[in-house]
Amino acid sequence: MTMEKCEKQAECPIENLLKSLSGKWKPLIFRYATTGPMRFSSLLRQMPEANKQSLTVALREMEELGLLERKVIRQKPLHVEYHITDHGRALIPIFESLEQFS
Amino acid sequence: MTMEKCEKQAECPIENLLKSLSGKWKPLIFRYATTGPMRFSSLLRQMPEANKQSLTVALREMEELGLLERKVIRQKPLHVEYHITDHGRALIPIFESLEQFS
DNA sequence: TTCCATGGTCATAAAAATCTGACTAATTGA
DNA sequence: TCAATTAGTCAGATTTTTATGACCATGGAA
Repeated sequence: MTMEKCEKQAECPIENLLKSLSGKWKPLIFRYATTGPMRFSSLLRQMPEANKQSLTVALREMEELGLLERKVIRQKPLHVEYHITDHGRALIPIFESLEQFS
Repeated sequence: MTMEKCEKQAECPIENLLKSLSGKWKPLIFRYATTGPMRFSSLLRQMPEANKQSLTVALREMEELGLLERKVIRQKPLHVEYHITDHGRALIPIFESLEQFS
């Protein structure tokens, strides 16, 4: 299983990356992230067609990819903030190129 | 239906594009395409884990996106060639940036 | 001490993507 | 005329992704 995954990565380096970046909600989440930190609940409000589970999964995967950072804010109204990382910001010009392309 | 699609495109321009470019076989097909024209049968041979149906679907979608051009070669051994288009070639540097990114 | 908001998890269901094996259509060489 | 090659199509099965609704954990306010 692990070997297979490695072989495939070797065959086509962007295959896994493209898969990680696509998915139904990630591009939209990424867009919101570029405009500032966001809460889980505000994401749900801004994306009324999405559901908790899918957002959770998407956020986790984007965290694992190093695009987002999760911060628990232990203050006034206890909540969680997701911030774009420097690595995530490096993706912005690439996405802009993609927009130009299409 | 059509309206919904338009709204979604407006919300996130790269969402549809990323979806079109990902998929299980497209990135690999694109790689092969950059190295020269390819036949349907040779693709099947080079990608033994893929199946006809999926390759057909992927090739059609890449054709519709304007990445590939399908040419029927009415000669010696009758066959079909898929060539990368100029528009497709414009994607190469973007994919290289993506490789750098990951 | 109970209630509410926030930010989740979990099992299951529905939908979408992918695979399989059988079949077809056009051309060509024997 | 018959078989082989190439490039598919098609119906149905399997796998993966996404959605749903119920439930849980934490902290603070009343």
